[in-house]
Amino acid sequence: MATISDVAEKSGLSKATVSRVINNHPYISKEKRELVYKAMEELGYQPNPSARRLRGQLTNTIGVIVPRIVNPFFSYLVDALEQEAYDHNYQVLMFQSDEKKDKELYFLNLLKTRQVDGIIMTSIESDREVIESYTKFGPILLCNEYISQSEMPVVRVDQTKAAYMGTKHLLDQGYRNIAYCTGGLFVDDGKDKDRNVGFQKALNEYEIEINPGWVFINKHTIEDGKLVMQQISDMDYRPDAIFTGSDEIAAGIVLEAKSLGFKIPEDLAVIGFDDQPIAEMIDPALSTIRQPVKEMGVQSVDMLLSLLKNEPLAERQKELSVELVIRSST
Amino acid sequence: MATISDVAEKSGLSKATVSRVINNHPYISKEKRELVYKAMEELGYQPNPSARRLRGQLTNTIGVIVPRIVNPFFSYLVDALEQEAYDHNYQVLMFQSDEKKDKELYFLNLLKTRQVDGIIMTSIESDREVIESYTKFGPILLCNEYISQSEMPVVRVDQTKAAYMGTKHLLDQGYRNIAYCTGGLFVDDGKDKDRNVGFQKALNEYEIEINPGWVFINKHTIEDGKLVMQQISDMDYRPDAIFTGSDEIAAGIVLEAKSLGFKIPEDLAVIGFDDQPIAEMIDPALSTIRQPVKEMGVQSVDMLLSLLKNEPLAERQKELSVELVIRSST
DNA sequence: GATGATTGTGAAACTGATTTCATAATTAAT
DNA sequence: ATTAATTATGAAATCAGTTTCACAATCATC
Repeated sequence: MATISDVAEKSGLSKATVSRVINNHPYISKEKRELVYKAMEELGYQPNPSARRLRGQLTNTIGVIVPRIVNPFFSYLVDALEQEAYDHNYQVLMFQSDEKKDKELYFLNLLKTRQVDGIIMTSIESDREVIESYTKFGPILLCNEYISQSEMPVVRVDQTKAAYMGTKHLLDQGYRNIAYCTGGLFVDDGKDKDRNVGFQKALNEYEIEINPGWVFINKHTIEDGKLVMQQISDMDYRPDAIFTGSDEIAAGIVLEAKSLGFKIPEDLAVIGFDDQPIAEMIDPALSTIRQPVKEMGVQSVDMLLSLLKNEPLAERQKELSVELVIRSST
Repeated sequence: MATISDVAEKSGLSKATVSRVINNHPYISKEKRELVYKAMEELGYQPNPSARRLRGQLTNTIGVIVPRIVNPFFSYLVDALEQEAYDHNYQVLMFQSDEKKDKELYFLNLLKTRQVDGIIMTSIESDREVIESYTKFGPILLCNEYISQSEMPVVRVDQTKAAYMGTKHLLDQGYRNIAYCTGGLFVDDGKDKDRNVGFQKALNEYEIEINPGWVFINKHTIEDGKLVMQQISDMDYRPDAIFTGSDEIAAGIVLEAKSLGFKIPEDLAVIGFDDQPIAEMIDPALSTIRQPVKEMGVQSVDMLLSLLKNEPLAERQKELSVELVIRSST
């Protein structure tokens, strides 16, 4: 590969001048500029990012942490992030935390050594203080997941409202015995906590108490959903509707319900979350709460890039709105 | 961040010695070694990858090109690749080619500037010569997709056999009017070509001719599958079975067939490819050809790492075997 | 005891860029 | 016409590592 010295030699100029041309510095005569461009062209020159990085420049690489890429919600999110990054000439270093603290920390460390310019976290495992302590090495943006009370920049949806909308919809449809199934722990911080609030708020309006036996926590996969349905099936007193934390769980519930002989939504109404492709694929199609995944990705990258350029932000905590999608499962 | 000079100073030794300790060079006394470790520990020192990279060392980063991460086959593949990479202390720079040549080339260029040590390509857009020309900058491994007649290292499945198995299964079940639906072009190179061969081979054994009107090319998504089914529905003379290039297309066909009032497999038998989660989710569940995705990811990373270390390879072209999974759609 | 090989260490060069500092050549202002 | 400001360029320092080269010190061999 040609180096900046080669370009300097070929153009009969110094490395300094070449560097200035590359970086669009002022005070360079038009002729020399042309000379440099010509030499770069002929040599097929490309600046070495490692050398730039070393000199303290940015690397055009952002890190993205996801819990697991096989989860469609996250693969769609990463898709949006990668595309928006590419459009701004950035590359994406993708990393799966697998919901483990040590993996997450390993990746955050890349910020220290300037392997990435900034990081977008779509999930959070470590404690708030730990994550905030890394912000001194570079910008960290929370996307989708977030930490209550934190000042960190974040792009998220209004989960309280989302959960409220979903639950309200079930209540409006006449369901009164509503179960609740969440990905986190019921007392969790951030996203899940906000959802809980929305869920409870809707119930309060109808003066309904939560039935603790109908609360399922830490559920994520289709398989989890099937297990939930089995538990419900075994109950003496069953709910007539269930609010779930993702379309995958909802799908698992629907699938298992069918094979157990329950009718959806007559015996059990099910509402999903996310609006993934799967929601339309199963029968009956899932009512769900659509998350603006594409927009979340775009906004996240844009905000991170602004942070990198030290541009003033209109708002450090951006909230996107969700949409209730009514299909046949409720 | 502490630098190697800080460690040198703290330990009272030279940078050279510290570097030797870090890189496990021979001929260093035990005492000095201890001194260095102690200093590194106290300073929380971590070597700067950019500086190492610049000096011509490896970066512990591999690039992965996928056409589109939202395609479950590829998100499962990336999942496997990322995990195996992590286990060997490597990071993954993920990139979507979006099936576009220019994007692919953009990414291959990272090899030139040593941004990545090597690249795993799970899809191929450019011509063979172009891709091979990049191998002089670092190892490129083909995974899943491959180029006929090329010497490039590859991890793949025997697509000819896979397609043969699938088609044979349809024939054995008594179907004789078999349509064919592929992701590539029917005359394509590599993977798709091999599948065509297997498909034709099975037909030949039963002395059946291909019906050109029943060949669908360049189909990828669920949506594509639905469109294919609509076309079939409009035909005067319809096939009684269809071999597809992916479970997604197969799912689209099944979904649309149901809403058009066709019975699967009575009116039309459908066999998928990949064995993605979706195959078990739809009703009727898809018969399909299972690809060993996890193993492909593991083997690919292992082989690339061997190439990076210049280790001799048992085989540069590794072939994994597939498995016929019979469910209800055939 | 001289010679050669092995072991152990540091100074300095090197990787490929950017930036500081110095300086020359114009242009503008007094 | 002299001084000051602006424009334009290059030499050398710098970033944080690794590697080469030189040189001791220790050990083994004849």
